[in-house]
Amino acid sequence: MSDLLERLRGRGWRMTAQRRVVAEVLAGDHVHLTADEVHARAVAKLPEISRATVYNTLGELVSLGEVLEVSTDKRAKRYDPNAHRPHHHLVCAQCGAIRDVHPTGNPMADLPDSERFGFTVSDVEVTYRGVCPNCAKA
Amino acid sequence: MSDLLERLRGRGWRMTAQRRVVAEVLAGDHVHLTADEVHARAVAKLPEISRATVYNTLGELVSLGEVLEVSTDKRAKRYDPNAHRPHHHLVCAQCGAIRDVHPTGNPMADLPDSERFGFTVSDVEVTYRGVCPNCAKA
DNA sequence: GGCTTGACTTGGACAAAGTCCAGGATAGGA
DNA sequence: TCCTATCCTGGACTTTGTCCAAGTCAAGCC
Repeated sequence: MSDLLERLRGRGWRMTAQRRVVAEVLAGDHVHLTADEVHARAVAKLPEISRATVYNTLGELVSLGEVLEVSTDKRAKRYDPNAHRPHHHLVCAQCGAIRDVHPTGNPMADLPDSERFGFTVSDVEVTYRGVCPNCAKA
Repeated sequence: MSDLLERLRGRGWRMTAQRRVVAEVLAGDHVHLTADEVHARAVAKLPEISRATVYNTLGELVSLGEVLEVSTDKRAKRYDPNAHRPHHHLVCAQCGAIRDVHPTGNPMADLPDSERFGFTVSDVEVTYRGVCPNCAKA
């Protein structure tokens, strides 16, 4: 965790209380929070932190590659701190719960040149959808 | 195309000018439009059509399985009329252009039971990201 | 063709998620 | 300690989408 702060400092980040709090929130559990949830948790640690700052900080973490933006089909983007180990997502269509998964195989290799239309393909995102055990019970 | 209207009538749809226009817009080019773009094109054919109706109609088409909702990481959902042939998407990270693609392999089979966490998995969505030839030039 | 009726549409208000900005605060170097 | 570029704040604004009461109209029935 403080690795993260170190890395960021190394990249010229000015270390403010607000940024530290946002980083802590993300590193806390290994979860997939929305920006608003991050804000709510950050406020618990630093009451005056503003929404704008949370959005800015998340945006910076994403563009530095420290955090992934996940857009399931829910309304809000979610932020995934597990950026350094490639993985995909399994989403419950009912409650929106998200789990990280590691499928076998390499989807990148499954897209032949003839299907690339001249694009320079750099990334694949695989989202499995289904119903989680909890929702299946109900 | 009029197949679609036929199918919908068969399912008890009341055939209104508005619904016809929305269906025509989607069937026009084979594109991936946002709700607002659909609305804009619909207005060109039927000036009084309201946003609410476009949203309603798109929602109905989706739940009837005639149209797919695609959430790339862009802000707005897009609507894909190509619902009857399974396919995935290739998205330009710069301009947002979307192409339908047909990878080889079966990503569904690549998720072992041990990685399903008790979920009943019913669907996979694969999104390739990259840069399209147009944006690569610029 | 003319009624009837329940489904459809409308426009505007509302909500959620996110962006932008001017002005004030502060981290970190000199 | 002081300076200054960077960062934060709060609020206004935008975009995307939903909801609702009231009016309209497609389709079946005569």
